[in-house]
Amino acid sequence: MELTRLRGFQDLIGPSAETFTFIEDCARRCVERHCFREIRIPLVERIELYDRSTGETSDIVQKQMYKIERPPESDATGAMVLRPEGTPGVVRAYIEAGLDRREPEQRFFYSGPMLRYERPQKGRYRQFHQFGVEVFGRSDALCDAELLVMIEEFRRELGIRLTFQINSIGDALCRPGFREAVLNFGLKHRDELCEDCKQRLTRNPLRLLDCKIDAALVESAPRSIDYLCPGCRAHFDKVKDLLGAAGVEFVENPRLVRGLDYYTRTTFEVISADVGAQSTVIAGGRYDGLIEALGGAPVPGIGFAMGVERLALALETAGRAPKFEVDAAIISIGDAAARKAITVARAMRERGLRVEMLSPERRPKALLGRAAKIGARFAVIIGENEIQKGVVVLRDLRASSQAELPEAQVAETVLAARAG
RNA sequence: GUGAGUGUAGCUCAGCUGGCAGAGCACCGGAUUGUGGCUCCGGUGGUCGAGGGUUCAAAUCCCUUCACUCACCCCA
Repeated sequence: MELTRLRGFQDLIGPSAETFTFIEDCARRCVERHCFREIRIPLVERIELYDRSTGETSDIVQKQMYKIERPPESDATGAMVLRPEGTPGVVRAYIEAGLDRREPEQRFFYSGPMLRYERPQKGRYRQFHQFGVEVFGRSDALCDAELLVMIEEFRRELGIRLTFQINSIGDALCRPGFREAVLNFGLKHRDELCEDCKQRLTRNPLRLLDCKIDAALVESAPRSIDYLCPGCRAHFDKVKDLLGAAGVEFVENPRLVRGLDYYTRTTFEVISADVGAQSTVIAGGRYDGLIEALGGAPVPGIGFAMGVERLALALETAGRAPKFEVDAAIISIGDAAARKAITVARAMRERGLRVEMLSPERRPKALLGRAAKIGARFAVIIGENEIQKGVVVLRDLRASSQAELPEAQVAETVLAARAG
């Protein structure tokens, strides 16, 4: 086959698409209980948006963005890119709508595809999907804690095991000092560092802290919590206290630093053991300077994003992926039976049942095989005999028993069986 | 960008130091004229990823290339 899908892109067919939708629906119900409002924003933005938010030193901006060739007659100015993450676009829309000045306190959720050019592997694709939330105009620790509580509610509803890691990386006041300390530590131990870490030293020294190779050395590296200013420390302590009050289990990870420039104070990652090396399924944190950096008012913010593909993997390995239940398959034998079948099916569907009409061109034997294969609980069989008697045959495919019923009772009987 | 592994039927894979391309599952049909799952019998289905080389002979050995997978980097 020549016209295959592009590398790093995937087709979701049947069960995998349904698992996706299940996760999105679950997340939507959850955030709506927390009064988040939906926001839909473009897939394409100006390239500068990410330079100024995600960070020019980040891999995302340096090498992972899909740039769009713009038709010469286009009135757009400057380069355009397919969005590699959601937060900058949401912040841009928030500022552009004037909300930062009119009604700064807002909470939004979004859902959709993101695109990054990188080598695919388990749990990582070039087009992947994030469900994310952003809260603007709240700087209190209760807000931070409640986001994590919300994630815990979501986790519980999905029925999977996840672990929460949290940290504070300080703010504009204290982070520079911490960064400097890590840099000095790195320079001091330069000869012991792996090649990647030597690169990190110049690009983004904080990254050194989550290096896997130099893990032993990193044990003795400076810890962000020791450099927090009083304000940041009090904030972090409150977040932890509130999580305790809510009964959310978490581990404090002093080496947790996020890859994107805009994070301040609280950062967190939610990890699954079931999704391969890319084990972070949800991640986020506070970004108090971001809105101002993008030209808005000085409004604080915090948010997180979930990787839907990774959650789907976790759901599948946990055996929690949704099953597609078929209530009944309808088998008709002959033209008169087909006329009856169509009304029976319709009546059943009106009661909310999932009903698949089977082809009258195949033999009843093959159709019962088909009914079993699609996982139907019941088969409704209609032929000449049944029409004569004014009934239909309702066959329970699990119990292998059947009964003749008046057409009007079929839907009710199936509903009763489903409930019981 | 770096490293490793894998490409043979729709799917999962076997195929030894070169010698007629196979199994299981799935699908279709039959045993059973209107009754599935189990069993038995039969059938459809292949450019052995692609190109080149060595050889009387290549799925097998050599070279090139492409694709996929996993890992690193980075990230959801």
